[in-house]
Amino acid sequence: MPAASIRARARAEMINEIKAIARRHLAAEGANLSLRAVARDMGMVSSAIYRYFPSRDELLTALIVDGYHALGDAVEAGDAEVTDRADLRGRWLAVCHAVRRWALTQPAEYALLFGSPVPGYAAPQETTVAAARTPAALSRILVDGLAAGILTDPGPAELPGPVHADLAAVRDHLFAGVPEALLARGAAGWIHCFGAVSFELFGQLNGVIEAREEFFDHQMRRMVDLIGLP
Amino acid sequence: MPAASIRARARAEMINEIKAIARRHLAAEGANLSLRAVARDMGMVSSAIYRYFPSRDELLTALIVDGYHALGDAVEAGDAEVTDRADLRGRWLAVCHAVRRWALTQPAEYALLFGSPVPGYAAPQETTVAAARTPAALSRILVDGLAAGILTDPGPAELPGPVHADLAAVRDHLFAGVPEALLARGAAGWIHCFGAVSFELFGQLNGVIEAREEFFDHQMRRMVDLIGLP
DNA sequence: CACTTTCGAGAGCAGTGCTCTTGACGGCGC
DNA sequence: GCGCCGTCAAGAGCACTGCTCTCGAAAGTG
Repeated sequence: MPAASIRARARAEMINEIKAIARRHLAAEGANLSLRAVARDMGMVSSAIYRYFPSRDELLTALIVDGYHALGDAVEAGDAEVTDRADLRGRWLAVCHAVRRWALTQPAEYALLFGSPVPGYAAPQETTVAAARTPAALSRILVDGLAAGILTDPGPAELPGPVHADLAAVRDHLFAGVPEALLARGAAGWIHCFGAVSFELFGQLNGVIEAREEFFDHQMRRMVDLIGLP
Repeated sequence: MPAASIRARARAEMINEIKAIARRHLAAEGANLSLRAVARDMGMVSSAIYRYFPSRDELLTALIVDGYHALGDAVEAGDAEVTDRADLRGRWLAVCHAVRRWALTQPAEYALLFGSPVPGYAAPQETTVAAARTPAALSRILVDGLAAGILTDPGPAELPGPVHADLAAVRDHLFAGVPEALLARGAAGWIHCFGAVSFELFGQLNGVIEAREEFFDHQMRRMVDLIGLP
């Protein structure tokens, strides 16, 4: 038993070191991650990496899942810092800013998660549960608001039928307790947050907006108004 | 003179053919465009491409500029289809849907323009004027609304100082005639349009929303409310 | 006709992901 | 305690990439 676990432990450390170096390369060079360069940095030959990851895509998947969890951690930490749990507005803004801060410190990883998909690469199912953590954190704010009586269901009147059906289907196993119409508003907020961060990170704001943080904050504040957070 | 122009014409046709084949490859394989593959498809040797484009990046730049113009054309055509020029809401929605439609038919080109930046590649200055065409089309709707007295300046009160300054600086040479506060609202609309299209195209909606067009339309409609288009 | 410019072909460099084979080391059962 | 066997790193090799350089042929210019 201890013998096997010694091997298993060495293997796990190897995998972590590979991922760590790969993340460094990702940050330095962007999405076209080179297995050979990672191997060089580890003092190994490229083929040795294949003992630990069956392909470059599997390495990417591991990095993506890690990335979603890192973002989820950052987002949940940002939310938790707001001591007044009834301050829905403050919590929402805290989450948005946490997303942006994380994206700015890990631009390559953010691009890996939310940027153009890698051509030959299809994200496997296992990434979706990790990907849902941030939207889940946002929906928790809405749930708390409903439970505390601060928010009320806007009613399905403002939703087109098919959208209502989609949201109803997804609500039960991802965002339990949020009425569809409110969920649609939340989606708008999440989309706007993602859009603003991507705009900034992907260079669309270059030469236009210099006060990035103030601009982002203003955009998010206008959005919480639209969502209806008091 | 005709001799020189024969050569020049042949050269221009060569360049166009290279770009056309490159676009086909882009659509098929995604962002990692291979010069050698393009050369193969043209029945040439890879080094011959360098007679027409000094590097792969220059080819990418040409494709990007072309892409921005194609999107600009689609957007302007979408706007022009709305016969009632005073129907600001209808025009705004038409432009947003034109962006989405173009993105869905040219996903790889959209990703090239608005997705994660290509690692070693920095977009040269010349791309920005082409890139400004779509925001410019949106701002024209606001300008028309102001001129017709349908819209009024919401006033700078809702804008933080630094953002106001940035928008004032950029307004004069890009979006002449739009007050800063209205410009910020327009930016929100553009960001939301971009965010929603990217969300859909980059796979973040997979398994969540199936009624894509209705969802997009609903998102944009909520946004025109926020902008204040009647 | 002679001269110059333009162009395509080919070889070559340094790099890539990935496969397969080879040899060594270490933990396990007998 | 010894042999076995699984795990691992190394190396060669395949097909590919962007890019440079040289060379010969063709085309346009005086």
